[in-house]
Amino acid sequence: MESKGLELKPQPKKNLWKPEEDLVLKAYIEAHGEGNWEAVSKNSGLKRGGKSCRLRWKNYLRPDIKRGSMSEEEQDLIIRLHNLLGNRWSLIAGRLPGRTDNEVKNYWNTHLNKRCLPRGKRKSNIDSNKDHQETNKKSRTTSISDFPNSTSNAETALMEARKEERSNITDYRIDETQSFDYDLDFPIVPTENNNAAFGFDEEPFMTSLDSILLFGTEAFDYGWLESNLHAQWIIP
DNA sequence: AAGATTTACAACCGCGAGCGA
DNA sequence: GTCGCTCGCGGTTGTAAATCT
Repeated sequence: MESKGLELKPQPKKNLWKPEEDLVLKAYIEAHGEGNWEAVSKNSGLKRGGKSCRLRWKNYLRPDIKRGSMSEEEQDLIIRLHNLLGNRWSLIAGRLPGRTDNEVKNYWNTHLNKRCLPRGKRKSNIDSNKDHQETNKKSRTTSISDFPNSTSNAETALMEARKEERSNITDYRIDETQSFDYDLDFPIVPTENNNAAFGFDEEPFMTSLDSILLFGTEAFDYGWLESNLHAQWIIP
């Protein structure tokens, strides 16, 4: 049949990866290693761009990816970290072994966003996008993405960088008159001669102190901070 | 049972940073 | 200094699956 009037354009199908493409990509990366995604695109025979290959590997094919639903602990951790870090999905995902930034982001948008933001406070996608772009314009303190080699190396390097950053922060106290819970109304009050800025809303600042506030003594269990720092920072 | 609506998530897009030439 | 390339990040979109009416 002839189309009448406006010709209906074929709807662009989302270019989903086929199992055979996955096999090709996986085999190529196992043979040649990660990185140089343009070369992967050219040499693997896949009719995919480098970006697409990278994304597919990172979010789906990597052997250490953990599939399946989020545990209660993971959900709880995402909520806490999002309160602290905002939409820094790669940083949040870095704390969840086997989870990707894309997965965490999707999970937040489809599950947790509804649950966590109080009525009237939820942002539209457009608004959150604006926020994100503003955040990106601001200069960052060290982030885990600055150490892209591996998650564990990144963690170590990040902690080192944080040590350096916090070496200038010597004086603050925790306001014990306030209670706080999962909403993370951090009861930190800088002391009078403290010029350190804990701008949790404006610029996330992941320090060992944050670890304590987030995870309490679990921070030790996870090996995220050193006991001497705990003693030095919390106990006057 | 069937169509409409909602949900979940894989994939794409645009932007900015880093780096070498 | 700047240009081009690559990579990584976070927002957005498209679609399959699930749920509702």
